[in-house]
Amino acid sequence: MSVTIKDVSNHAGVSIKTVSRVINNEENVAEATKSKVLKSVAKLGFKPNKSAQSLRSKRSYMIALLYDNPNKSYLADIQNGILQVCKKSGYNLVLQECDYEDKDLSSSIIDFVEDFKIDGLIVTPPLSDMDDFLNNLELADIQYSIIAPSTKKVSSPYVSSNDYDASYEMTEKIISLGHKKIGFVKGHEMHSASSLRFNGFINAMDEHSLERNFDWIIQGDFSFESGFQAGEKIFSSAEQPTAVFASNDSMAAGVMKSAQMKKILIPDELSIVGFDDSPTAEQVWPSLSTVKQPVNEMALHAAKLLIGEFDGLTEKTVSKEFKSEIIIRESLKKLN
Amino acid sequence: MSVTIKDVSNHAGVSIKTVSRVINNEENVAEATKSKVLKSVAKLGFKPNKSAQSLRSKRSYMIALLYDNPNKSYLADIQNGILQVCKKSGYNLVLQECDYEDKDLSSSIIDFVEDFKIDGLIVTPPLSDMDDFLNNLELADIQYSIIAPSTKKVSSPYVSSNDYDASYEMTEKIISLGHKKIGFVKGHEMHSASSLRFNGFINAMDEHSLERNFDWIIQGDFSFESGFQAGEKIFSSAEQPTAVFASNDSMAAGVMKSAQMKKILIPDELSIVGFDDSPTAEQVWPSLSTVKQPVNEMALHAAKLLIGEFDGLTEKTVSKEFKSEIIIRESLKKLN
DNA sequence: TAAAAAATTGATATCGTTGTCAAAGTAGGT
DNA sequence: ACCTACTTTGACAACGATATCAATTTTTTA
Repeated sequence: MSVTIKDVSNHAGVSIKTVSRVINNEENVAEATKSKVLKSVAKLGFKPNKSAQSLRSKRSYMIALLYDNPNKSYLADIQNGILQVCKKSGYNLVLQECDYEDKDLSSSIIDFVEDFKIDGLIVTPPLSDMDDFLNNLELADIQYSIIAPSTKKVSSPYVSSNDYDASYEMTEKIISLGHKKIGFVKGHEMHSASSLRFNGFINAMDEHSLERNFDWIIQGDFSFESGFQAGEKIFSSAEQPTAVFASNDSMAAGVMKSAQMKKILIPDELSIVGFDDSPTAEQVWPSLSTVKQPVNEMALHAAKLLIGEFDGLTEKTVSKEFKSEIIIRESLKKLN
Repeated sequence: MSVTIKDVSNHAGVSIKTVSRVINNEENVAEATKSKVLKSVAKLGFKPNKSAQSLRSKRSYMIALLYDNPNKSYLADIQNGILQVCKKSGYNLVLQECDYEDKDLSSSIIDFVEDFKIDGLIVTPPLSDMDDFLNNLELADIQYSIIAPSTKKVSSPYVSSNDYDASYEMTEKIISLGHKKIGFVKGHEMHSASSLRFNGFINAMDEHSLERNFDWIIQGDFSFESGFQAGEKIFSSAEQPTAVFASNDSMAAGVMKSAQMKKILIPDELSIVGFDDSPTAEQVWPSLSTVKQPVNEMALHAAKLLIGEFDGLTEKTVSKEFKSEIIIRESLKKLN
């Protein structure tokens, strides 16, 4: 069988408690004893049994990712960022797909955390927008760290993006290229990112005294199909915009298809921009100008925040807002 | 504190062992005792402590997904399928990102499984192509189930796709539309799927006595960029094909971009088809004809296979090959 | 109806850690 | 040299389940 703490204590000639002290880096262990024990640990190839540790100390070295986001690329980026931290700190990541409309979500998640002694949660949009849910987590005394589109007034640590600013900035960029007639496709109503992105657009338009044309402001739901439908509406309106800003890349691709099918030349007759920098943004032609959020780094930071909460990480990690980057590709051009 | 087996045994007036028998559905428990215990369990809201179970019975109710695949959409589909089974059976999914070039991969995975008492692994390409690795898992007596592009001669259960057949069939479809000059972009050399897809193409061409033109058969690596480069080579060759078959959608999108930049009309002058049915396939214009593998169902089945191995699932689940579906979209058209 | 076999049940050991608390050792101060 | 304070160590209980094995009850067999 495998080596236990008892084997090490025998080999090193100390008590099991002393071995425990050494492997947990507790203080008040004489240097000589410590090195003696460490030598035995190395020699015997001892690794603490996680189940026993978990039973006794109520920790699992597992954190869970909570998501209800159909965006595959976003999810993969999030996971990636978290895993980078996990690998370094010896934690593992468990997936927990949620349904934000589920009435029993809170209780089933709380059960899950308690059953498996999950050390903490990372919560992504749109779950991170649900204050009730977060509240319940806190009542249950569950550690979590959230990734959200906006700074929330929660007590737990968070990582946020500047969707509003990015949208404002992108709109200004479009305007700076001479566009005055600009359409907008809104995102899914449940996501707080949708209103932030829309407000950024609206405020930038107002700031530059440009008129909003509601024929060109269409409600979408982040899907390609809804983007296509939005395009169909926009391009069948009396007057045509010279640029369309969609709240994500899928919808932008939908708008683009609608335009291309109507033989509208992009970017010569119409500029299109998206949001998210999804893989598709690069792969359509003309390639999409878009807003890239550092999703990977955000997730990495969120994981650091979380693990730092219960594990003394070396550097103190604090809540942080991440800046997005505007990426100009072929689909956005100066108005002739 | 939370309810333990002892509380239940007191409440029901039986020994803890009897409670254990009931919750583990062991036989030889009198009906009366059983229902008495179950009543107490329900009343007290007892849930077995997983850490204690894990310590004693060396199981964690966790399975892990091993992957080293940059394809975000594929990964998300796989996860999804597995999670559907996990939810039903009370298991949880841990992510384990691997580097297939890592020399210590086997031992680090084995350590991980032993440390966390992971009940089993689901192995995806290209890791599922690495016989050495799988062999090591078996030597370490680790349960696993693989998802692979081809039927492997492993003793463990597997789920496979029919990449060869699908590619053959798609090639025949292209030929049936009158195309005789067909180019091909190969995938990453490390993936066994690449050669299967290529062979399917080649054999279909041979079967129909069509000539292979090596100016149009280009080595790619599954990336968009490599597809674009392939397009640049193909379209600068002396003669031009009327159709190009790329081993995945990203590369097909790359070829498409290259063609579009050269003002080659798709599909009128050139048909393009891909493989995988990635989100991009639908979102480019013209939309890509492609081969859709039931990745979600495959993963679901792989999870059933795995969990069925150590948990007596009701129905006997066996290794299975899944059929792909040919999806015809705008990018493939009959040759005029 | 007694003996044998099978079903049912429970007392207690066990898994491999960490926690408690007291004992032993070491230094410092007077 | 003695008292106090602090450091270092270990014996043993505890976490909450499952495993062993023997005791008891019930059923079957002859």
